Amino acid sequence: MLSKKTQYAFHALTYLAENHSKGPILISEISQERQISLKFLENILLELKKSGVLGSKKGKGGGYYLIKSADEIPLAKVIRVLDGPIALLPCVSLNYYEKCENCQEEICGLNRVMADVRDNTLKVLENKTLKDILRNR
Amino acid sequence: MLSKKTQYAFHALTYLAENHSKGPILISEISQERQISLKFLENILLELKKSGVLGSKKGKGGGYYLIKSADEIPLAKVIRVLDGPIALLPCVSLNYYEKCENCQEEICGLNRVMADVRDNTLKVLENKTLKDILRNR
DNA sequence: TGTATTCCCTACCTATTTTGTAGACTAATA
DNA sequence: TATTAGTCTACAAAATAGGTAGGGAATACA
Repeated sequence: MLSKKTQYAFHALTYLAENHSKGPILISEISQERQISLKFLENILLELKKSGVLGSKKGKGGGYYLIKSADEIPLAKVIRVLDGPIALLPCVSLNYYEKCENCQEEICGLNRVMADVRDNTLKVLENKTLKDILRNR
Repeated sequence: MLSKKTQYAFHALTYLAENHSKGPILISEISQERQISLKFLENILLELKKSGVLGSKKGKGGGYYLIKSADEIPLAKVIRVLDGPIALLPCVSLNYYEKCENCQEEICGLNRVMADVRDNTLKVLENKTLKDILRNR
């Protein structure tokens, strides 16, 4: 399941996309409009900024804004930033690979199937973007 | 990611499948052969029994055994028993549906995409069975 | 009938992760 | 230089994961 963090991230990002024309948006505005704890949201937006999804501006007239257009941000990107691996096993993760304990990959039949699951999941999450989850359509 | 519980479950189940001809298998034997904490494994096998995947027999000559053949146990079944929902959001779960907080389903664009992810994930997990992850092939 | 065997059940414990909070600090702007 | 608004560090409560302890109940067999 997606963590609250990731769910909040999507709510915040869609808000930013829908109000893109207004320029930088305050954290506090997003917090109020989308009912997300202010301080928690701060962390989330900061992580999204550090990973290149958002830009920010300090001081009066500042706020957060999308760096790319909504259809250039795959859902997989957001999930990886906030939740980490998308695969069901560390040993088949593309971006967060780790060796499984207690399981020799050559004879463990689980990894082949889980790589299959991963590919089918990513087929959706890599191709669907922020634009696909916007409200006003 | 799959929990240790579910991963252990798969290791135990494949062991049971591979030694099916020997009749009921002791928890302690599985624990040793697959390197899983004995008491933790007890819980896991018990859950699998209660959900109809395994049968058991008490007393001398007892142990656990598969009720159905390996190709009749979809991986999705095992995951649901031990990890719960497979979907990424409660509001698109087939077996564990719950309303999302802070999100009106009619206008939240996330659920449609996540239902799509769910379907693609299940396409694999419902059709692949224990048999597909056995070691001796 | 009694005893060893083996799963069943309840309760508990510890570490980690998730979720959220507090407050000081830095940068930009007017 | 005062105000605004993001940045950073640290902390803390709550939930979950992972694992442990010990007795109870059913079965087999002598």
